[in-house]
Amino acid sequence: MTDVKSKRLAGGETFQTADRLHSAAIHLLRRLRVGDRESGVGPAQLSALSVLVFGGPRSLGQLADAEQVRPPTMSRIVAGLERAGLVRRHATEDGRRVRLEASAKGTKILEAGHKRRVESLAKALSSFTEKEQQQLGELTDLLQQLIRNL
Amino acid sequence: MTDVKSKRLAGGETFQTADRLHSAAIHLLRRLRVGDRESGVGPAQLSALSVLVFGGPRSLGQLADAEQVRPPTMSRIVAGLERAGLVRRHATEDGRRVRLEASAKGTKILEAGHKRRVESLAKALSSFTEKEQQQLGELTDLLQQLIRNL
DNA sequence: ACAATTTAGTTAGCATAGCTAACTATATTC
DNA sequence: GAATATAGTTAGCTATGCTAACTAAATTGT
Repeated sequence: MTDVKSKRLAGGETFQTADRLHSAAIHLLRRLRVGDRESGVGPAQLSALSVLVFGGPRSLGQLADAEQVRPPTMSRIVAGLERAGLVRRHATEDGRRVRLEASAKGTKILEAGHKRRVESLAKALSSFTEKEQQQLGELTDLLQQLIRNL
Repeated sequence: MTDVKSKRLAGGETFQTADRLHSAAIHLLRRLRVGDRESGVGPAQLSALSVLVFGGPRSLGQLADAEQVRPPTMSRIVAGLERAGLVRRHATEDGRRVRLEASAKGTKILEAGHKRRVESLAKALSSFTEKEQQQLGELTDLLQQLIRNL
């Protein structure tokens, strides 16, 4: 508990790095999501839509799994997306399953929001030196590995 | 749009790095928040409580600003925290303002959840080499700078 | 001093988003 | 073909977000 900054405690160092990383990720996303309200689509709908746009069509259950949400919750999120004309529902060979697909409008809205988020990040990034940007790129690789280990 | 991977487009490189970083942050937090339900406290309450525990006591309006939420929303979140005995409310010299402070119980619950999150991250981190961990620590420094530029 | 304004927070009412329990409809298994 | 399993929906609860409209306290302006 004390001794957090000690160089002698290797585990403590690891813990501290984890803590700072955790905090940085929270603050990063908190800033980036500020502009999301412009889209007029709620956060859960936006997130589900992004799975369909970037990951392709899939069933409601698969979408619920991807979003770590229960099927009834996803059922209602999808109902909202359909009402707004952002997602379409198709029948499959299996009469119980549905195939959900982003509409052109849904794809357009999502990509605009994604572009806005990433561009504001890219703008902040652009004040960094080439070397620092390259470092950040390499270290994002480490982050992706880390996530797979979680 | 095409040519995303080209080494000739410096701006494109920056955009791609921003995109990967954005995606990594989303996936990282999505994994870490899975266990939060154990605490029995909702996500908005948990997040507000963490501001009080780690940032110290403050007024309702300040807490609303910190959480990027409107005062009526924070008013209700705080009401829930008080009902659960996790936060206490004190009068101030300014009769309009309240001073909100985490209770011992609130502090304990929050720290347990925070510890769980950070430990699962630290565990994933511990399979990395010393050098990689050090690199990730540096990434976090850069990330903190980046966030200040946002 | 006291009326007008500003500031802090609450209340009311609406929409979205999470859950469990219970239901319907289709597939699969025995 | 009856029993079971699987996919999704409906109903009803809580939590979380908003705006509009309110109360109460502090500040300002004459």
